[in-house]
Amino acid sequence: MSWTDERVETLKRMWAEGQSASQIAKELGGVTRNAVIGKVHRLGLSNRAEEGADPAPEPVAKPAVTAAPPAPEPKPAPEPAPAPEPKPAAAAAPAPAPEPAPQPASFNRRPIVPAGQPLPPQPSANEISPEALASVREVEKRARKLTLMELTERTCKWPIGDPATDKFWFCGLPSMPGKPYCEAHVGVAFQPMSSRRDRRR
DNA sequence: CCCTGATTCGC
DNA sequence: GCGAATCAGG
Repeated sequence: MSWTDERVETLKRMWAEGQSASQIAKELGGVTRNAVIGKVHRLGLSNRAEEGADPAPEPVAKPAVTAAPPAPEPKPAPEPAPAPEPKPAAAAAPAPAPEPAPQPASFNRRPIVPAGQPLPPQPSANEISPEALASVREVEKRARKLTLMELTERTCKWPIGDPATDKFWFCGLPSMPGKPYCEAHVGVAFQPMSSRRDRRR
């Protein structure tokens, strides 16, 4: 594989989006993350600082001519906040329901989270093999309790707890190859269509 | 162990 | 210019 304009373009775009070198490498295919990193450097876009500013890096001492150096260190807040969740691909992920966030000024905030099952897929009410449920309850006690940012392609992404509280994390146990969940959670996440012969409304 | 980017250096 | 090997870190 060679760095065609198109591939370089993809590289630039993804790098700008904050994607990791390995993710970019996978996307492009035929290259390793090392190749991507090497290219990134050769292209001179290794530092993610937005352009526009080229001023003094940090050389030598501060002139500080007159007197009273006003703002010591501005430190504007860089970080363009690159969406950490790039691939929405994930099959039928439970979608942790990010958060409504509305609720402008309705008196005291009380029942924001309706305690229903719009949040995690808590298998409770459904008809799932008892063994599977038991397995899940057991496994969740050993969950690694990872945060969203700590998830990788090989960690179980099953959400546990209430997103509206601090008691929320992701399973994080080793996921089944090619699946977003660990064995126990795959068991309750992927059900045959047949068994879902639902209650006709 | 998993992962990240940075650097080196023979090709 | 390229990227594997290596380094330094989380």
